[in-house]
Amino acid sequence: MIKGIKGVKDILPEETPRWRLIEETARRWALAYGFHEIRVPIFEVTALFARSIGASTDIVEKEMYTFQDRDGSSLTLRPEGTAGTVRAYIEHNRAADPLPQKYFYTGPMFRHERPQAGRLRQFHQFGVESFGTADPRADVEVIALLWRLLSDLKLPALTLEINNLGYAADRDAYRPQLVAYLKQQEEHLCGNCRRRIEANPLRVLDCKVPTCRVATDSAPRLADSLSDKARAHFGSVLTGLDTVGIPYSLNHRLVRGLDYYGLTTFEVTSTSLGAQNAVGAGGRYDSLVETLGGPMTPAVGFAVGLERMAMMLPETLSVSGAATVYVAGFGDRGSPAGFSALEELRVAGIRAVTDFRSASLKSHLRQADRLGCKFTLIIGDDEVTTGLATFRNMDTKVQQEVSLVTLISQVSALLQSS
RNA sequence: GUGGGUGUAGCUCAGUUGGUUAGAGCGCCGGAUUGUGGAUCCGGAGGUCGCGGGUUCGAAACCCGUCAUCCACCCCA
Repeated sequence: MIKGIKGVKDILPEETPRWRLIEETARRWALAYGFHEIRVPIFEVTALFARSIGASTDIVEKEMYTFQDRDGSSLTLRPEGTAGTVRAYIEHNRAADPLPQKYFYTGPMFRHERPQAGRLRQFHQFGVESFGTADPRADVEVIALLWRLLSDLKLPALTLEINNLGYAADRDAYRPQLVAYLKQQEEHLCGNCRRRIEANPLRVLDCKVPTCRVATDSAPRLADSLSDKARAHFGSVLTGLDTVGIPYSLNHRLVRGLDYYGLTTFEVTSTSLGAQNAVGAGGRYDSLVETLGGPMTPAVGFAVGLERMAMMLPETLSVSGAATVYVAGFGDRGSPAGFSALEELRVAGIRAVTDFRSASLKSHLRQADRLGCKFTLIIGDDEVTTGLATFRNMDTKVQQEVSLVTLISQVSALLQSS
């Protein structure tokens, strides 16, 4: 038997209603905040991701699905959505358009990781990107959108954490201080963090190993090395969040895994998720557009993991066949009459189903019951003779006759009045 | 890439220190009711015990390998 690829899951009909709820909620909120949908390819030239995400990040170093095109060029299945969106923004010269450039996207992403709870090789994200606005209110707007949509879905135990990464120059000034401190503490750090001292010292602050946390508790803080401009920006973001009533907690250890973030960075986690507890995250990336060859363009955005949101939604959310009419056509004459009535109902916009395998009224009713249909239209040979079909309410068992000639108007009326 | 858990019917799982023909619940099909669903009762179908090798008179069980899957590390949405 050919099986699906490791870490790549089917979303079966039982689960798609909750997915639709998530996607529709996200879309509705994004539109409410003035974002417009963009659809970009799921694969791009490899260099795009290497340059934007950062060559030394785990994603680029070991998690990308990269392959050769027939002409030998290197292509990659997108590991996240920002790079492609920025590429499209530059390629179509959207910067020349005076309107606010605020996009949202949704779709599959690909990372070659070991699967576990809440982590797949093909997973789905919804994300937004706001281009061209350096104003801290753009940060607030994006965070507010994220918080509103998660709250709307009533996802449990959410926390919004936020941090200020400052400008690149701020981090450059801070890094030697941190490295010097970490070298003193080296014996208390885990092997991973020892390696990170040179490669990516900021990440040591984000380590979950308890001894590392203790060792870095009194480390010099990035916050103390920030420029006035960076402080002012962050201060305005926090004030803005207070103004619109979004609860947050400061986390000076919060460091995002993608290289392009600067200034504001944030993450929403849930304690109901397991080890992979981030539902969504984002931040400001003012230099990315320029890095990728576009004009200087400030930008801020976030992405949420749809699988992780789906995990938090109650299982009870399921399909309802309540408004559906089951057509039970049986017998030599009833069967074709039922088939034609079925089509009539559908053409009239009434949701109608049947089971062509069922030949007796009994088995039809059983199927109607299983499908959760509230009504069954019974058409046997007798009904064809009299020209009157039987319309049965499955809950009350009340049956009434409807003329096959005026079927649609009568059924519509009965559905309306129920 | 590393570590641990689990692989038995469509699903969830039992299966005793290794012992005859591998079980249950749910689901499915049929009947009790030949034009009226759900409930109940009766009957039935459905298994290479993940795969390969080994130990043994005998393996679902023990050993080795392998694959799959889940969880965790790492990292991230």
